[in-house]
Amino acid sequence: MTGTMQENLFAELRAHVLAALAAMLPELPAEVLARVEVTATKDETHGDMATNAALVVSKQASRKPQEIGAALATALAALPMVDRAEMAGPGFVNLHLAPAFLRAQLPVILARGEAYGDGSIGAGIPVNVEYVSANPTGPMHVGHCRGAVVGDALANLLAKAGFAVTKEYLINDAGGQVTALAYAAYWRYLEVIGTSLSQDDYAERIPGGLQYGGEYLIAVGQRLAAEHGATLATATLENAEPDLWFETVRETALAMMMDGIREDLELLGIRFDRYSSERELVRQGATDKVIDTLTGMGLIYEGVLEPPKGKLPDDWEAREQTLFRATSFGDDVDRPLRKSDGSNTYFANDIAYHADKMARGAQIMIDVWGADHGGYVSRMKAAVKALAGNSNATLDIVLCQIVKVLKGGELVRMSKRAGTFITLRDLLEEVGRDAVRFTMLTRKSDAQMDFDIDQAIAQTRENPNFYVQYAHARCRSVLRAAAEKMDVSPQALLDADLSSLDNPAEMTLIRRLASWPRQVEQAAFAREPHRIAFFLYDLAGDFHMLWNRGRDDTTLRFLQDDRPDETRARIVLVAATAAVIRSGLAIMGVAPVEEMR
RNA sequence: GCGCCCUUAGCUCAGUUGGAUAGAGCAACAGCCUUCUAAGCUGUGGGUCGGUGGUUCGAAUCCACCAGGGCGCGCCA
Repeated sequence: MTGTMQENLFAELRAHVLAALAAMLPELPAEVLARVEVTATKDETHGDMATNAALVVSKQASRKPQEIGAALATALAALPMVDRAEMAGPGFVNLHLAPAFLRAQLPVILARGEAYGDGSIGAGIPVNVEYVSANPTGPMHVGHCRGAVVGDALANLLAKAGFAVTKEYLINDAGGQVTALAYAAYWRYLEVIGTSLSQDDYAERIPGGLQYGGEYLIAVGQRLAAEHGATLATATLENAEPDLWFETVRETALAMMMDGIREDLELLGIRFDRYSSERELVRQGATDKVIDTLTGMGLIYEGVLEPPKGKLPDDWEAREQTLFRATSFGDDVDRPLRKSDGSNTYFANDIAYHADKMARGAQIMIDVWGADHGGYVSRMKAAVKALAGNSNATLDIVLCQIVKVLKGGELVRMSKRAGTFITLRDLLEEVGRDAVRFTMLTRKSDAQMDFDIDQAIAQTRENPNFYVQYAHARCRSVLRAAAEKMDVSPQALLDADLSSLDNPAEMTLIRRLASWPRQVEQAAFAREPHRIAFFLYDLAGDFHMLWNRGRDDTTLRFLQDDRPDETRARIVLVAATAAVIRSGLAIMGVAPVEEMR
């Protein structure tokens, strides 16, 4: 042990770089120093880490970067953990670290376990991550699934980076879609109790037609019949008093749809800290209140929008509307808040909802949306900007692109009308929760994804989920075998002599492990949970590489009966690898496996 | 027509927010192998980062324009 418990070696070296810089060039402005980075090198011949410090400050210091770099290299070479430092290229300083310094990170990892990599950049700032928020009008499908997994992993990632995270779901239970749901459920009810109407007749008599024809509403009809008999029925729809049945049907349908969604989320391993109801917000007058607030700020007016350019919608006509001055905050056009019947647009309610999140203390709001909502990004950001004032509250929006499902090399067509869309439950049954979650995180969220079912369950290196789990299982296997002969608890391993860990493949693995805290920071900063999946894939690759070396060269195997000290050192390395893999999988919401079967 | 996202090896994709000679898997090619946990291993070849300009010490990354793909475009959420 070196005595340091510094987890993030990059941060540690960066502090040294800044100190050395300050000694040479005092009075550099903070915003210049902020750009100084210490990063891992791409090429191992460049050492372990590199800093761009000389390049970044050269202009301000009005000295040549290579001159500063050379001086910096000399200063850094004097540090105990630096074996060698040299100026390279246009002014980089490459740092070759003492192997003992890198190895010393292993007991830190053992001591921290899965908590290794927990960061402080979040500084306890309250972050609200809103995701899924699927309309409660039917079961979740694969499109929702990606947003669900990305949002959940992002929330976990931010929590690991030290933010105070709230996971939240907005139930869109206020709009016309829920009315349509009620009418659709009522039709199923009429079917159950018996009706002379045909489905087409029914569809003609209700506003908007029959929008949800899915069989999943039959259960709603059955429950209504069981609980209310025929008392909700009306002889003819013309003289029906919707008051008689509408509220009851809507409540029952909504509750059952939300129950189904909660079950689906549970199967995916997702639990929200809070469910908010749009209807409840409206009932409390939150929307009216926020519109009042904006009116007070002079940001609301009655006006007529320019018609959209290009081909007009066929029913377009100039009309005066209640508009929010979104253009004052970077949007392209001002946006309507009221429908012509006087009710609120979804946007108006969403402004109220975001105001509510801010009122509850959210400093950073993150919404995870489907790409089809991309057109709403700038208006929502504009609204938050208007309301945030000097509270510094911000809104980030993560868009998830379309997921196409492939099976047997064929695109699985998804169409609600044809009834062939894949539900989340179908996918979970076919692939399994962990493989679904892992696979959903193997692409940047704003890139389209082909979800290949065959690959997601394949037992080959092409399947990142398998490859990473396999690495973890191998670690656990080694530890089980070792446990028969020695104490492999973290406590018992903390004082192991690690000096025998000097093989290049071992050092590569150690470097990767030591970069985990920085990976967490970077991924959290970028709001990109997929980076965790790629990191784990690379880490698994390093480990498998080491394992495979042991095939040809038996002296590289982890367990060496005649060399207990080396064995202990390698057990430390294996245990640390397992801990970091678990740490990463925990962010992704994937359960590590102990053995492959 | 306008706005946003995307375009990187034959294929599927990364690329540490502007850093050094752009990486990985699959496929291809060449060897090895029947296992400390099996569902292989090692190595090689492969690139005008869609195109053209610009910004600067430095661009796959930022800006402008162009080409192709996706999404959206006043009372759907």
